Order: sequence, then C-alpha cells, then structure tokens
Amino acid sequence: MLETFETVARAVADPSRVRILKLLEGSELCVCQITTVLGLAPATVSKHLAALKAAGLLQQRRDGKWVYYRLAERELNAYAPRFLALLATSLDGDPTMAEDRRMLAKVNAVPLSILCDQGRAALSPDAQAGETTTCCGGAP
Amino acid sequence: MLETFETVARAVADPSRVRILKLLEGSELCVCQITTVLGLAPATVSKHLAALKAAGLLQQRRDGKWVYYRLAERELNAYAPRFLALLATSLDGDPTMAEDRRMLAKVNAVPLSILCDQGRAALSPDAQAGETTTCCGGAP
DNA sequence: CAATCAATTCGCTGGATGACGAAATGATAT
DNA sequence: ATATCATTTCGTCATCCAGCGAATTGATTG
Repeated sequence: MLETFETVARAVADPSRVRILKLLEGSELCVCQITTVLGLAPATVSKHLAALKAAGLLQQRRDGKWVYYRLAERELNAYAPRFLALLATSLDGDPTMAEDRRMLAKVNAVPLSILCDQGRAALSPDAQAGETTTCCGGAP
Repeated sequence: MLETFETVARAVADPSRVRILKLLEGSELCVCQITTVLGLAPATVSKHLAALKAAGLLQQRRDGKWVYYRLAERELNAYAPRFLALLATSLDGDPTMAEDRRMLAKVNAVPLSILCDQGRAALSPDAQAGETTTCCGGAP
C-alpha cells in the first residue's frame, strides 16, 4: 500500500506530469498534441505518460497511427482517483496552466496529420491567439 | 503556484516523510521520538522534518532542549491542508503504519530524557508488545 | 563559564530520475 | 513488401536526493 501511494505521489510530484494531467482534464489527447503543448521531446513525453499510466492515473487508446491518453476512469489504483480529484480543484489560476490551455486551443485548430509532422511550426505564424496580426490592415 | 504544489507533492512522495506525517496524526512528537520509531539517523530525520515544514505541512515548537513537530494547523500553503486531508484517510491499513503505531506506543512509555539518550535500546528488552518475555515465568 | 545534550547543518556517496538523440516497434499507406 | 510515420524503448548524461558520520548550533545544567 505504501508503495502504491508513493508511486502515485511521485507521479504527481513533477511539473511536466502535472501539466499533462491538467491538459487531459478537458478531453483525451494524442501524444503529439501533448508533446507540442509541453514543448518537450517525444521520448520525454512518452516516458512521462508511461509513468502516469503505471500509477493508474491515465488510460490509453490506440486509433490507427495515433495513441490517445485520457484520465483514468477505471480505478486501477486506490489512490489515483483521489489525487485526480485533488488536482481537478487545484492550479486553475496558475499561469503555466493558463498558457498551456491557450497553446492547446491553437493545437486543436490544426489537423493531427499536420501537427504530428511539424510540431509547433504548424501553428507559429498565424496563431497569435486573438491578436490581429498580418491579415487585415497592419502598419504599412 | 505550480512550484508550490510541486514542493508539497514532492514532500509527500517519500515513504519516510509519509510515515512521519501519519505518526503526527495522533499528536505532536519530539524529534528523538520520531527518530526512534523510524529507525533512521537523527540527521536524516531532521532533514525530512525541514522539508515537510518548508512545504507547509508541519509546524515546530521548542520546549527546552527538545523540539516538537505537529501537523500544520495554520494554512501556510494553499495545498498543504488538502494533502494532509488526503493522507488522513489513506494508508490506515498499511502494515508499515501499523508497525509504526505499535513502535510509537512503546516509545510513549519511555521518558524523553531516557529515549533521546538511548534510542531503541531504551525499549528493546521488555517491550515485545503483548508477549510475556522474561519477567514472569519463561523457560528455565 | 564549562560541560552536556538535542537538534541542525555540512560534506560526502550511491542510487534514482528528467532530459535528449538514436534506434526499435507497430501500424498505415503506397 | 516496402516505405512512411507516430510512438516507444535504449543508452547516455547531468542533476538531484536519501542516507550517514562529523562538526556546529542553541539551550540547559553543573
């Protein structure tokens, strides 16, 4: 039991993994979407996802080439739901989470095939989120 | 905020520190009492206590030569009370915690002055918890 | 004031971990 | 089947951390 608790607690005791969990509160996401939002190497994100899954915090689903992760709904671990509940009511005002949500909105506007290919490059030029940039009447 | 959350989560993501927190659910304890129950070096325990205090999970009180720690009652950290609440309803059936509680009962039966001096030696010979040992009619 | 004692801090070591690039895997598409 | 593509695994490196003994601090007691 102690070991199980420790596994979940350790999983949550890392900022990148917390960011992943908070991102997934909205809906399930593909690995390349998470990777783009976090701005980390795919290998790194994959390892984080494996740790979260091993802790019973996440579930996996495969769809063709893509793998989707979502918050665990089955209770694979006695403590996982409680940590998820704690997280669900935490950090909502955190600037990092806010920025991640903004980035996620941009990511959601891009088809997966393009996103997985190009990563953040797929959303850099015109994705300044609500600002009018070059499309209609900037300075001459 | 994220950093604050991480500090608390990391503090809880270690079995020795969890054992300390669970011990303190009963009442405040002196450092040498905690050290004896955990069976770790004083330096190690002191560092754990400092980490838990820095995370806002514990408070300190000095009484003469002895320093007492207790679960934080003032909210020094937005997340600390929530982790304490989570822990309060976790791990009660865990064998390590049960053993720690048994050990604590023995420790409480010994005056602090003797305990701090001798550590576990202060309770080794006759403290086999419910077993009749050498006092009244063992084998000849 | 000197001695003593509990607790903390310092310095060190072995082991764990986050990050990455490179190679392997597993699935789709040509 | 071959190529391509998303993801995972492998190997590596730098960093962090639990644990301990030794030295220090802060307070009591002689």
